[in-house]
Amino acid sequence: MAGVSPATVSRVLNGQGPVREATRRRVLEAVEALGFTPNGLARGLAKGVTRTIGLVLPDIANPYFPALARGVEDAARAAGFAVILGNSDNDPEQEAAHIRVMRERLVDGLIIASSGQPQRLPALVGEVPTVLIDRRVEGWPADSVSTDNRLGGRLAVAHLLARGRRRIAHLGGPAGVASAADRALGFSDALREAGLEPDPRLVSQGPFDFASGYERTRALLESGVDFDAIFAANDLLAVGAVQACQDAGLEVPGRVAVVGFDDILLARLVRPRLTTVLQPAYRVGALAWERLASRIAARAAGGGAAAPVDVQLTPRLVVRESA
Amino acid sequence: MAGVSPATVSRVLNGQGPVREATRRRVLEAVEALGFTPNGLARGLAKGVTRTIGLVLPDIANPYFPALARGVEDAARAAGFAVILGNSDNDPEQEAAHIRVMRERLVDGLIIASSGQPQRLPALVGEVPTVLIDRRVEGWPADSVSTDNRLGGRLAVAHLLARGRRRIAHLGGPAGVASAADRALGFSDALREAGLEPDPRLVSQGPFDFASGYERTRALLESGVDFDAIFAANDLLAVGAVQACQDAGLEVPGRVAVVGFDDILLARLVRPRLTTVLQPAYRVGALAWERLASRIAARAAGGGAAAPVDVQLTPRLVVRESA
DNA sequence: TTGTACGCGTTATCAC
DNA sequence: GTGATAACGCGTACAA
Repeated sequence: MAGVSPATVSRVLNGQGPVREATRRRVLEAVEALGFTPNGLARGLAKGVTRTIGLVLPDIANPYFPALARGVEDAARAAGFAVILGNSDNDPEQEAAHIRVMRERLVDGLIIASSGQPQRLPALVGEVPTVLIDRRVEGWPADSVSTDNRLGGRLAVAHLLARGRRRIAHLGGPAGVASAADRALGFSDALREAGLEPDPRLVSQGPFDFASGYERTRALLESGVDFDAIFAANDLLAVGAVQACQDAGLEVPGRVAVVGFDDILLARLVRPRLTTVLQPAYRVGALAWERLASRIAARAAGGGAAAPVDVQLTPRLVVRESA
Repeated sequence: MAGVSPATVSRVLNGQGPVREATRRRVLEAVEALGFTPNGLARGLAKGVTRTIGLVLPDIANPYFPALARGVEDAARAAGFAVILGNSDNDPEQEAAHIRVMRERLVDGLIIASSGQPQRLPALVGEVPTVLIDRRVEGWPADSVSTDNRLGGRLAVAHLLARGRRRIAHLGGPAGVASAADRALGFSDALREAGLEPDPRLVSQGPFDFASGYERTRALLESGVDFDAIFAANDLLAVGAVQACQDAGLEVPGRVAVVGFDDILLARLVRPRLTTVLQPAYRVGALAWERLASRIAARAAGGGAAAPVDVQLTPRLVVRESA
């Protein structure tokens, strides 16, 4: 329609190479008139770049992740990248399946909030630039961004100890999840620093949800083992714990104090308001994109593999009413 | 490596055409040994199909949408489709930008929880099979799945009326959002059925978030206009309203009763527990995929445009403590 | 049953 | 400043 070759159209649309202003305008008019849109697949095939990344999360329905997802989506979009979303349910098989699917679509990069066996990840990911969230894999040069979960656990338990609590229970996350394990370590750290020994009967592992928090607290109550505080590995568990205590007639925080982790919206809205450890989810997402973007850029520039960067955010204790 | 032509590899991988069992095995072994993965872009270019869909939502961080997103992701993945996610913030420009980006990537279909001017959508979407969530566009043969928002609003207000409330306020959603408008209609319906006239001073519009609910309720309180109940267009608004009432020393539900909309997790966890209208978010997502899948299949089969299907889910009132 | 050759819609490298 | 033309990696008639 503009009376030019495909090559010229390409040059106009990409702003590459010299094009006479007059032809340039003719082409743009034709593009407009035809509503022409370049075929991204063909472009990707020719350039080896898709401007698309993959984001795999345990579960977007878990209140911690939507903010994180927005963080990466906002930042990625600003840079002209689209994001493919996958939920793994903390299942290594699903995680692997998502990664495969994304690689087939030739994503330029991957952001993974991993769960299971990290040893499998390097092979799955291959040469694709990758940023890990809440997990590092020793000996694998991938970037990571995470909050210092161990410190967060220490903060939470130290607060409880400072309030005079001595028999502190821990509602842990799922077995094999790194962030959960680190929070449990922080729990033990704080106790030992105070000269106390963790009581294994007061520690449990399980899914990161409300029902699990409720059930495990009830079980604790029924076990008869004495405790005067609970550190839950996330806010959902904490809210479940509060509920279970209240239903059993135990006042919170009077009889048992509760501290959560994450500081999701919910923490501010329940009564008593939840004391918790703030993790800046949106920022984690945005920073993960930032790391990934620089990896992608380096790769495009043919740069060799730079040393991995571990961004570690500092958690902050938010004292409200539950402890 | 298997000593065969590319064509044969293709036949093996796609299960098309005849292949001798022996060659078939040789090929599969080579594929395994090399870790070969077909290039999805090239495949898409050749077949005109990407097995990828786009999902555009107002805001994944709004608690109603994560469950919906999981509904579509789970269902789509089961069918071998990946999903690209986009947040529009109820901004027509962002929405349009997402749709363009997705079309460039040749998505096979689109699921859109739209906000603004629906008139623009047909042009933006073009020939791409599309399912609308919570909105129909007259004269545009696109499928839609939604809950009956008007009925939901009626249910909520009828409950308030049955409890003896007469001066009912309405915290509406953003102007121009169809679901919000329908809930407001339901509000008026119920009032008129009871022989009451809505008081414009008790009705407002605004964003679907906690802060807005809190602020607008406070403004209501300060205006001095009397009211004994609030119907909020979503749960976040409702929780904000409850908070504002409590902070002003008004007991909920004694002095003012509050009903929300959506039944997000939060509704069950605040005190008093929120009475609300349940909208099955996960199912909406799954059904939206189902509609889209059949459109995509019909298109692949070369079928003409069938009449649009509007799936309408029935909302249900969940009575808890706030009303 | 298998291989050859073309087309899918771009970009990049050359000529001109 | 512009146009041929060869990749990019697949699917698929068609020939063998």
